[in-house]
Amino acid sequence: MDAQTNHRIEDDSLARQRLRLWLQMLKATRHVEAALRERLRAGYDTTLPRFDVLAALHAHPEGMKMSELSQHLVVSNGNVTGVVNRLVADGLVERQTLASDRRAFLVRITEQGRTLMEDMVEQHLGWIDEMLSEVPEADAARGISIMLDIRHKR
Amino acid sequence: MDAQTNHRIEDDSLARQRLRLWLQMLKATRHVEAALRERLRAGYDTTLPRFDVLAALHAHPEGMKMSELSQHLVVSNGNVTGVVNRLVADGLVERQTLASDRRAFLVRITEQGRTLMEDMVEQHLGWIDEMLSEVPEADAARGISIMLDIRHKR
DNA sequence: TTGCAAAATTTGATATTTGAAGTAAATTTT
DNA sequence: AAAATTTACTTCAAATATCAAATTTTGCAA
Repeated sequence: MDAQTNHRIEDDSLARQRLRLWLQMLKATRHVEAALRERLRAGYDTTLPRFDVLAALHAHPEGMKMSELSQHLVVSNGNVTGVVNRLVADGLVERQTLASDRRAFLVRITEQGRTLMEDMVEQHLGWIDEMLSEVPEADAARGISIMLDIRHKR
Repeated sequence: MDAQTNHRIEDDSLARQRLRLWLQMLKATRHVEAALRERLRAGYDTTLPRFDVLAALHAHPEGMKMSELSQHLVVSNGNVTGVVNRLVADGLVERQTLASDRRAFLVRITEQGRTLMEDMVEQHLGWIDEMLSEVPEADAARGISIMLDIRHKR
């Protein structure tokens, strides 16, 4: 076995290990999402995408543009439009025109939305803490760093 | 600050770190999914859910029951029904009745599906290797372990 | 055996989701 | 400043996705 062959075999082994990581990320993420979905439904009669948008807006009280929302949530533009429309219809969110750029708006959480989220955000923190209870501080830090590496690859 | 208070503060800090990990997992997963979706569309004119089902069946040539598929993919039953139906219509997958249990079937990949997947699985491995190229072997192993911890918390 | 809860799926209703296509406004190039 | 390009969004169709209700079978207890 020459160096070339050896190199190829080693690369392949690493590639397979990375694939395993990806598959486990996918399963773990879906697992947590399923549990969150269930709790949001049971406790607040709402859905995950609605919560995600509300949580983002709750963390940015000054408002976010549609495009900022979709980038922040790593989701498509058309998607955000639909979810935001439903949240507006429910009075949890409002759209505000921007004088500086008439193509865009600012989406902000309403008073009603804020009241609801104060409770939900607290619960959500607890749920995640519980679901990730097997992950010690050091692993959490390492995990965060790995996730950032994946996303910031170029 | 007494021990009680100190304890509470530390717990809260850990909880927030876990939340950060969760949010980064979500972003990284969506990021990779988006890239995969794009490549599957461009290269094979297919979608991620179709690929996921085909990949599962490719890895289980003996076939899987619908319920096994949905559990394996961490997705709902009704969902799998739809995707499998479309794959059957395209001749990539077939349903087989089970003599032992007439409530269930075995879903198997067809010859046509296998040929297609041989190519796609190879590409997929390369894509993942490239997208996770910033993740060294040690981190991959640690990451896998963290993901398993999250999922196997009961 | 009969009756019935549990198991495996499908179906139907509704909500997401993406990608493509279209509109309008802002920017950059000639 | 007209033309070309880019940016911010919406709309639409098709595919996915969840949940709950309905079906068909099984398996088991009375």
